[in-house]
Amino acid sequence: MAPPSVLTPQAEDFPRWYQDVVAKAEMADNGPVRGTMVIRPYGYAIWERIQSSIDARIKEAGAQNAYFPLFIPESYLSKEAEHVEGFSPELAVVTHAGGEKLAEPIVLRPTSETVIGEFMAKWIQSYRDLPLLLNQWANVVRWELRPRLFLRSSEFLWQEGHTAHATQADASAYAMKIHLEVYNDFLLSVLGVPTYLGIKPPRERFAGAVNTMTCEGMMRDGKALQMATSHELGQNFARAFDIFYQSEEGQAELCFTTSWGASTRLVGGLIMAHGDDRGLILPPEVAPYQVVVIAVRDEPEVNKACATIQQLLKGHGVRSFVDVARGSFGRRVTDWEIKGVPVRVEVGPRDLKEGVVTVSRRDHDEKQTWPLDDVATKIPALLAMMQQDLYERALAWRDANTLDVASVVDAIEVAQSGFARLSWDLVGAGEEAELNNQAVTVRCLQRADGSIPESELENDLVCIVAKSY
RNA sequence: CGGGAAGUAGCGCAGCUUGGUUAGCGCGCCUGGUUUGGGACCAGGAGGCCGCGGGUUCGAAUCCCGCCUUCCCGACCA
Repeated sequence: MAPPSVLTPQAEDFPRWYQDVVAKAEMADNGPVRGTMVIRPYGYAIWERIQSSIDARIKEAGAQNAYFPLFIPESYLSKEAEHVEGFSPELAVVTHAGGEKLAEPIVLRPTSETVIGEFMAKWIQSYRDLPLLLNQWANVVRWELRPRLFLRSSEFLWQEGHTAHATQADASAYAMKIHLEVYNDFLLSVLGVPTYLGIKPPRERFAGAVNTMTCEGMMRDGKALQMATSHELGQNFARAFDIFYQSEEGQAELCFTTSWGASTRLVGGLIMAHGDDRGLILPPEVAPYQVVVIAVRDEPEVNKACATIQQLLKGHGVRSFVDVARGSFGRRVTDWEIKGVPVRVEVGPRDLKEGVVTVSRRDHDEKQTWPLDDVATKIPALLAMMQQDLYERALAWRDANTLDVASVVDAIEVAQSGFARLSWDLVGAGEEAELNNQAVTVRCLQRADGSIPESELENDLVCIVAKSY
């Protein structure tokens, strides 16, 4: 009954499965230059939904969109010592332009703290100008030695937020707000991916940050993916770029800045968090088409019914696509399964005779028969239920594959197929190196109750360790 | 960037060892017909700078060198 698999099964070769899905769901292609990515319409439609959802949350959090240039003077990067040290291995640098060698090389932005810092310094005069809350949607370039579509490409798309505050407490609170109300809320309620929230250990911190927070998701192969991060930059960039404000008392004070980002990597995470051997499984919230209405036969009655259903669905705010009967039925079903469309409504002459349609969910095998008249009204609830179920399935998977351990040796063992949680006290510099030697990293540090600590120096912290993308 | 493997039609591959007519096969694609409720069938057809550049040779997909790209494993990262 089950059709032969057109994809490499996950259990056989997960990376291969991932590539098969990306190719066969028509999400992306490799670009001509190593590490570059062509995002195809179906993949881009998913990105656009991610984008608009995150953008709305960012605006709700008070930040405004702006745009800064792709070209950055090389000297800017050098102004913050750790920053330049961290990024120099992955910089792409323009040395020639206009047919001549440039006096000063230009860096293609790997991130925009430096240019934005320069302009923050210009725009901020008084405490009344604070907080300054900026965001930009842009492409960035980080030369990748081992690229993978969506997960790691030399050029990728993202959103980068940059803010300046009068006090450390304000900056810290805002970074936390973004982390919880923008990223974590988005990941849970839209992507349906449960997260472990925490701070990065010092060696995993963003170059130039004093604190880095992360949302770590678990993929279907038990590996971790950092799905979004927020950084407290302290006064490092403020000092490097002279971002001062005049306080109420008339004193010149250095600002505290933050930055935070989420990228097209999220599309890769979405694929790997929910997909199965038949392909993508899209949560309804991000699916370009939430319903595909499949005409079983190319007959006037059937086509008319399909068009009617699509109209009714539209009236209920449901995005749908009508697949008219060209080619075999099984082939078309399989193609939509690979693309992960949440709900399939099959309409055939046999159904119509009885005034019904056949409805099935991408995450279930059973088909249901619904009265034709009920379809449009019942679909929204079905989509909502599926959204919830996908989250819960991912949560159950994650919890079942997260084990508490009491030693680094056990952590390495567990990290072969999932996440290990252990006391941070057990992990010193030597132990962390031992983990890293086995391609296992400390993904984040948490308090015992799972909340985000203020620093790695708090007592009784636990860490989540895993292999990662 | 180090170690390994590989690039032949949109995809998957054979041919290469031992150089020699018009470079093959499966899937997909196009046309016509029969089909159609889980990857249909028949017939006809289109589609190739054999990754790129150089070399050896009367002659290169095949042998040699360089480069590019992809995949796997490591060190770096969203």
